[in-house]
Amino acid sequence: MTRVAEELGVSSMTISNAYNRPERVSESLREQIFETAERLGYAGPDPVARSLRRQKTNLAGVLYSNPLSYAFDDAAQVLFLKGVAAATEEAGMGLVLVPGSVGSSPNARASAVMDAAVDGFVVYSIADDDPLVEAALRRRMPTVIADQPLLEGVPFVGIDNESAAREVARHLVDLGHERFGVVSFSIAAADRAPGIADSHRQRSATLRVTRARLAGYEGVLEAAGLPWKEVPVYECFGSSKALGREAADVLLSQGPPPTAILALSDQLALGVIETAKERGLSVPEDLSVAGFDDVPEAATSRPPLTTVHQDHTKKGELAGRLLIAQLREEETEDTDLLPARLVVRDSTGRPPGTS
Amino acid sequence: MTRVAEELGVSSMTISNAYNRPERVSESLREQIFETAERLGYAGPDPVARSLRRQKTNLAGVLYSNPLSYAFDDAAQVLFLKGVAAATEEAGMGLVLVPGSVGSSPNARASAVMDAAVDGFVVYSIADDDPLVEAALRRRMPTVIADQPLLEGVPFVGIDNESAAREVARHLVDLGHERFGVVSFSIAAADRAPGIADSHRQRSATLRVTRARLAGYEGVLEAAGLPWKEVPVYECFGSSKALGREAADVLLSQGPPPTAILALSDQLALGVIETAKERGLSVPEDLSVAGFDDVPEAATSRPPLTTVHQDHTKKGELAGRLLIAQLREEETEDTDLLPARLVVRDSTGRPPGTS
DNA sequence: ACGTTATATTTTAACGTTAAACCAGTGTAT
DNA sequence: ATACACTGGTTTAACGTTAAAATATAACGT
Repeated sequence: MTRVAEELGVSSMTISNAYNRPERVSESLREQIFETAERLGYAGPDPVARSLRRQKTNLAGVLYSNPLSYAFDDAAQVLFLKGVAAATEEAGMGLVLVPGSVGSSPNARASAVMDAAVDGFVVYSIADDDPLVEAALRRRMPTVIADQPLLEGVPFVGIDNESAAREVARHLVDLGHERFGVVSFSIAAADRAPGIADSHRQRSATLRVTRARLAGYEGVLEAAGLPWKEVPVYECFGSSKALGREAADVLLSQGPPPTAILALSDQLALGVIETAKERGLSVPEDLSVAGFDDVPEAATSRPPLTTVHQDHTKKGELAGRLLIAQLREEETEDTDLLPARLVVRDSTGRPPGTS
Repeated sequence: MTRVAEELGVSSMTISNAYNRPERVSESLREQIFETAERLGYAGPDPVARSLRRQKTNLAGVLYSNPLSYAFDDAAQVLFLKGVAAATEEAGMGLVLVPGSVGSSPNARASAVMDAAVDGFVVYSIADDDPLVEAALRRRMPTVIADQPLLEGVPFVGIDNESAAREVARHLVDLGHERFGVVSFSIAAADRAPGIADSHRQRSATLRVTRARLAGYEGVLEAAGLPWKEVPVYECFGSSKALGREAADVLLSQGPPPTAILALSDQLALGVIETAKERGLSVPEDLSVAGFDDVPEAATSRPPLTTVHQDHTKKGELAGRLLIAQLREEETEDTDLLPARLVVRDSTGRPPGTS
């Protein structure tokens, strides 16, 4: 910019005005400025310098716990991101995907957060004790949390996981099932191998969503006289079909195998179904399977999956809007619970042996 | 930062060092600094100021032609993004999704590009004459283009669309088809209603990918003695099942209906199949349908879709890597053609009436 | 005691903008 | 003639950092 100003013998403020408030610069001078800029290769005000001066970047940051690229594997996460993007775009803001981790240390992950040049954060589904969240809050920037963790004073968007889980469990209990198995995603940090999680492990859960869903199942089963401590809970570290298959392999090999499997995500449930089929079990005749999330594939899988519907895109959009409202210093609700409802499809039925 | 420095009676440079080169500051002072910072609510060096000073943001920008949120609708685009994310994350960079347009004017879109605080751009599938591209290049930043446009001197990643299209067309010609229909996505800017695109429209194509695929079909059909000008090409403005259904409605209502429909994307093809089924046509017995892209759903749809496979994630990753290489001022190839190959599944077969 | 090296910190200057306040010249109404 | 408002600029200062070079202080070897 200085070069352009000098070339034309005007102050740099005039250049700035030519770009930012054209009406304050005479038409002819403005044209000269643009022309000279073009000639000198000046592409207009530098966004970084502008951000420094204006103290805002026009960028919203999204924080995931996993490596960025994993986020694109799960339809639920992509839909969430789509919602956030819709909201920020509407407000003319860009979206920054903060590099979660390169398999990197908690420290490195936190420092990626400290280094993000953004006006605020949307935190998506992160463990209670993850340093990412602490780092975001330390920056004292407007922040919205989706799904987890639930923190005092930080705006929150999510669903009532416990009651949704209760609905699913009740559905299966009502069908007459008595032998259950559960396929869970992470209960806490992956400091052990995947496998059956005992009650100690369950009690030390740091992922609120997992905790709530398991609690929902537990409540209903116990109320039906089915002791929770006898229900095997297989913990996977992630949410994919492949992991669901591993889990099913273990659960279906146990003593008297379960007649119903509750999965904490659709991806896991779909994996379970695949394995069941391979073992010659038909779903739902021999085994009922229920998921969670209602990703698009749940409706078209074979059989279509009984699951809990939630509107991931809307959740993202709401999170985005809440963030933007904060940036505009508008008053906002602190907690926004979105509806979730059981969707019964064909992957659940009466247990074998009942008519 | 200044406050922390004054509080401790040291220079601000020392604060900077405490964070950036801890070994240059005595242990005791460093601890005091962190403690005072905590107390005063200083969260560490401001990323914007640092970017200004260091003249780099550690951020890569991705440019889409459509509103950001659309990008999440098409699996192919999501996979591409995933690839870019994997590459940038590996290099410790964040990813900025530049707000494409709020249904906004070309000008507004270009200015979003001028305002993006990034170190370089990945341009994804944009029309030859779109001002976005020009804006990106005007910034004289490292840039990589994926799919389109193909510009002299700008690193490029994509596939050989024309020859891939030829393979699909040849497959169907070999099966014996003689009456074709084509479902295309945008040929040029959406300045008209969707519908059959005459040869004039086709010649004025500003989207290179569309142009190449159509040219591929044309070459093979003409060579087989089937005059291209008699082949109806239905132009949709976008790529979704819904649009594919509209197109199929028109094409299947025409004089003698086609026995084979070539779609420029899997989404469009899947839509065509849905409509065909609804009309009581079975695929491939009554109608053959081929797509393009090989999104995951193509393998599980009913019937599974004959299509052209390309590795979208790899394409994104390569684009990301090329950008990073440029940022590091390494030498790079200018054009990277990825392989693409015909995948024959069950949506194509011999035309009706042949055994 | 004296130059030498190492360590810890400071000084200087620049990165590129722009908000806010100010100023000179030209009407315009009173 | 005099205050008053426009128009089209300019000046000043600050946004928060850090590379590079300079300086002070302590420790060391001979």
